[in-house]
Amino acid sequence: MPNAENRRAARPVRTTRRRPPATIYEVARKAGVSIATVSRVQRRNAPVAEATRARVLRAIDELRYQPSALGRSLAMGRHGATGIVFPDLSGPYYSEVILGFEEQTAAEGKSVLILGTHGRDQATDLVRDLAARVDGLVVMGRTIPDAEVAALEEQHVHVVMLARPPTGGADSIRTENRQSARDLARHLLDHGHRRICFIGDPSSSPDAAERWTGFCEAFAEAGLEPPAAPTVSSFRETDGRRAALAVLGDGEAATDGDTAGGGKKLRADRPTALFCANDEIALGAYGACAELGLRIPDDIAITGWDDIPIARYLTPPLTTVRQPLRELGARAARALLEITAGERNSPIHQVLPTELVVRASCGCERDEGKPDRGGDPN
Amino acid sequence: MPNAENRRAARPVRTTRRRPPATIYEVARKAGVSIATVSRVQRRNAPVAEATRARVLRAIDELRYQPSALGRSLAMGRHGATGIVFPDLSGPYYSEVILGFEEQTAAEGKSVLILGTHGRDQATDLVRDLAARVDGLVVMGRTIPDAEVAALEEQHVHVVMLARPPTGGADSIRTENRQSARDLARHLLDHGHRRICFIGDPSSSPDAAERWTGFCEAFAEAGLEPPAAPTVSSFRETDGRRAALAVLGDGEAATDGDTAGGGKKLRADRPTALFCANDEIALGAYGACAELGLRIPDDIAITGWDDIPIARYLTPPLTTVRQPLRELGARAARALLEITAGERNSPIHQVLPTELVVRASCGCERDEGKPDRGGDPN
DNA sequence: TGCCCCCCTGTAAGCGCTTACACTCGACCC
DNA sequence: GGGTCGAGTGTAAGCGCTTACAGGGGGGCA
Repeated sequence: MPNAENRRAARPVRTTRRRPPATIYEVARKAGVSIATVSRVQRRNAPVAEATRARVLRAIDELRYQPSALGRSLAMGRHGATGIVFPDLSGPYYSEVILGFEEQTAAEGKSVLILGTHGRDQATDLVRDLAARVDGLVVMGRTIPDAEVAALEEQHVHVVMLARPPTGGADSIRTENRQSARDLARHLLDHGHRRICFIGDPSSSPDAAERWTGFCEAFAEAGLEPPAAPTVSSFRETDGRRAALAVLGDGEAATDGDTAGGGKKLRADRPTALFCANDEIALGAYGACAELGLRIPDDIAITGWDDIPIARYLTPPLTTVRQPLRELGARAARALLEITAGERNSPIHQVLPTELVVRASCGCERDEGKPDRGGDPN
Repeated sequence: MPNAENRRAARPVRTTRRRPPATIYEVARKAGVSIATVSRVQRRNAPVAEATRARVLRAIDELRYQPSALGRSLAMGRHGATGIVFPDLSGPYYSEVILGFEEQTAAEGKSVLILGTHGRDQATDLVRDLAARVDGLVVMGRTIPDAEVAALEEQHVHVVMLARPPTGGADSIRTENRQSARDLARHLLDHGHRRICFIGDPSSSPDAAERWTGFCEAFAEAGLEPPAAPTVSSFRETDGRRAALAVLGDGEAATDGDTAGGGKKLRADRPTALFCANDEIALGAYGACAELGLRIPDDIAITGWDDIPIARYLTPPLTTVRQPLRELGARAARALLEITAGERNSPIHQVLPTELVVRASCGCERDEGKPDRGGDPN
């Protein structure tokens, strides 16, 4: 089948009910022009006589021709797509970030590929595969190791690090953690708390580590002894509850099945405040307190991090730190678009400010009558 | 540049710091074999001598060769990717569904493209573009019209409708609405409520329409007069609050700025229960009640729909209907994988069951001491 | 010893598109 | 009137890969 005229006829016979989508060849033949002209009409990057253009457009319309993104990308050497890699999608954190990312990217006419690693061990393979399909990639927190990121860059893929410290020549977009953590811890200290327990895992993510650092700094600044070591917990609610029970109760009854309302024993040296590394942990802590019969904030103060939508509907509303999630995603998108478009060569590193959101769970007086309705995070 | 040997040298000079990624040609040369053999080693679809294989693998490794998804897809005629189109990403609903979808699809080694229409008017263009990059597409509720879906199918793209009635030959995956709405409405009637107001917009989505239908049926079954027309509201919290204020208050003071606790006048003929089309609306209604000084459920009962995570942390916990969101996405993914793999030709239509989640906002007695911790939806 | 066959490998066409380059053809200028 | 120029169009190479087809060669069997 050497003849170009036969190209289409040479395709294997399809058993599908629909005929295959039209190609540029069919459009060209129908319009009586060469495929180059069809391409020019579509791409508008070279002059085409008005009459010719009209004929081509009509052919395109009649054949419902839609150019193959594959052929186009291959010829142009660009994918016209970017990807975002996140650890998980549950909880409002990632979906907000991705939303911001998607909005910006789609507005530029580029497609968005997503990939959740879900702690899978073949995560790097998946990411590598994804990298082969995009011009650039956003990599979030706990997904793949820095070494892998370096490998990606070597693969000629532009990378933006999100909620993660810079590596190599990659851009990075993060939110401020340390200062806010210090402020929040000081706020608790100002309330008179001294035994404050940090619940979270500083080794689990850069963000958590920085929060822990800021937390410690507040103690140093106040001329106090360093705080107790963190009570380790993942970012999940159930784990937060377990951790809170461990640090508050005397541990013998960590199992479920008991009714709430005080039946359990409390540790004598228990903390008077819990500094939770994120809101979900705080949520778990709320549950633990209910179980142990502790009132918030009278018996124990609790703070979170992220200001997830639930936070202001809790009883009492949760004092926390708001991150500009959507903005985070949008910035990452813009950074990626810039470098893939070649508008910038040197990496940029942005740290977005966060905002302390003081509600009632820290002990501040609040109008108890209604939930805090202030400031829709969007 | 006619010589195949020169292929690579003929590329335009790059100003970038990194050399372009290796191609199959370089691997072949380095290993001293033809590109076909390299391909065979990678694809494992034809016998290759062990010695040869080893040499090729070493070359691949040394060059850090990663096959171009573009070239491969073009040659194979498949994208190896699927897409999902959703209206928006805010709120837990869509992110959960997408999570389920992504998990299933990635597990099959396919990539996931996402596209939010955000009510943009060029949505159909974006979807058309997306369709040119995938083998199949999931289309959710309020995104593009049925006519456009038909056009997509003609474009040779497989389509699965999600939370949306079937069209043409497309698969469809939905959740049950009518029966559950009937059950929930009857539950409110059983509590003795007669003036129950439906808040939502039956014309805004198929789901909402079916909930309204079921709602009405409960009245008919109970031998009662049909309920009042719906109080129209979008699925957003702020709109739900506005709607609730309109139907409960006397309307003169719908503006903000007043303190809570009863300063406002109530309608004399106000409903005694609000049947909200989703949880976010219910959330708005909670706010409205706080503002009007109405106690839930004593002064007014409220129900939602979706069982978003917040629901069980509200005070009082919200009675609602749980949808298997993640499962919804996963099923859509499986359906799509089946048809794109050619394993199935005729469309399937699934309706997933929902579950009534009775908490306290409807008036049922609940343990007030702690939030309902039952049943993590995941 | 001769033949067949199967294992392995190379050759080259083809996927659908973009675009450099060549070419044609009037218009226009000196 | 010959030359120049630019607008408009076609030709064909090339993007990176898969795979049908065509050998080549060694082992097994008659």
